[in-house]
Amino acid sequence: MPRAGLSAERLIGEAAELADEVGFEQVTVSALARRFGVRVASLYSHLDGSHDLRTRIALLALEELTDRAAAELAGRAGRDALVAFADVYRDYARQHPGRYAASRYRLDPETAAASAGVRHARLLRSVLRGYDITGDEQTHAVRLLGSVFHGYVSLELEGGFSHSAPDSGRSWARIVEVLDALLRNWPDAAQPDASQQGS
Amino acid sequence: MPRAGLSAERLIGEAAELADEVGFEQVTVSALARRFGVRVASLYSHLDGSHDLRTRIALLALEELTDRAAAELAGRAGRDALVAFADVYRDYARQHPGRYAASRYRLDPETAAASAGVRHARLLRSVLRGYDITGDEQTHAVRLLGSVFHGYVSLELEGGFSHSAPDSGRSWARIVEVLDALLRNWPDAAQPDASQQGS
DNA sequence: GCAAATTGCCTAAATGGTTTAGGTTTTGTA
DNA sequence: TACAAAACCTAAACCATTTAGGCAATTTGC
Repeated sequence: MPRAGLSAERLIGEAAELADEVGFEQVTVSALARRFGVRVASLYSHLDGSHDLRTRIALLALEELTDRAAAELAGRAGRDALVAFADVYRDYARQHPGRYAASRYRLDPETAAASAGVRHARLLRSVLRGYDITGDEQTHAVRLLGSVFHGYVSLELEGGFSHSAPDSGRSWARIVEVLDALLRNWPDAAQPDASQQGS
Repeated sequence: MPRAGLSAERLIGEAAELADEVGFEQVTVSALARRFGVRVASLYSHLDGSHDLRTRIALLALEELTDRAAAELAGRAGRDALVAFADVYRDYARQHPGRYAASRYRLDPETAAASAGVRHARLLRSVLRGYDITGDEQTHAVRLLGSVFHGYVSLELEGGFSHSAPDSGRSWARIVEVLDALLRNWPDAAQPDASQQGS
């Protein structure tokens, strides 16, 4: 009988496709074997089980996403960089919902530390170099941006904003614009309670 | 043999506990049956299967969360309301991670429309009444807040901010503060930069 | 070109979750 | 007391996961 020509590479590539088609949670060693017309057990020489499969899809996704971000960020700063980073993020999630979900798969600390995730985080921090925010405040800002991007995209993918006006893309663009204004005009940490107006 | 005294109510209550203890994804009809010392099939007269089980936990969580938010929001406006809403959200997620995950379980549209989720959304919108933002801009702001809250909390639960300074609670408080400033000083929709026209 | 070693894919089987079809026991109530 | 409904059961089918061990296709060393 002819062989299917499996390899870890091909397996993960197809698994990522599968994730985009049917959802990351539905990616299963069985489904992948079916896709290759091969017995389930055959995959266990290439993969270390279902957790390993998911982990590898996650690593692939993180790398793809980070590469895109790095490419778009080159030569941009400030608001342009912010918009580019944000759009890469959302576009990737919309084009590859399964991979995006994979990129949120919980990795054990060592794996995470060796993944493209840290490069991605560094890229986000580098976007903030275009604004005048430093120290702990910069960390707060990074966490804010990460939360907005991830939060918006996952709510959008879950269908949260689907059938209601205004269009989700409009809200996204406006939110990024508003965030840019916020970063340019980052409020003092001291005590902002008095009615601040100008800026 | 004595009966366990099952009912849909008790089942869902225990299932929510179970979710908080072992994680929402691990909540399974089998695990729940084990918890009650009962055969798996016995639960199928009370539940319509595993999807139904998860859906009901989700509905419970949405209701609890919304009730808390409503209680804390009573008599507050503006910044106080924003902080209260945000803290209820994060506290609930930290105290009940399984239930929180459940509250993000995807419901079919009719179920979602009949859930406490819509009440929760209305509450969030009511928080914005303390600021001078209307129309589409208000919707953008609602989406921004929802994204930040959900995004931050889920990144935090995934361990994203765990072992690094500054403390996650500090970032949270600061972010809410910054959002309040942003809402009080919501930038104009017209381009502050030149060179672009609205969509 | 051939034998040996390796690798790729296989069958078989155990474990455990899901779900349905039906049976029996308990319990509340007429 | 008797009966109907509810609560819980056994049995069995289906599917995903995982391991153990086997044979065949390919690659390698000569």
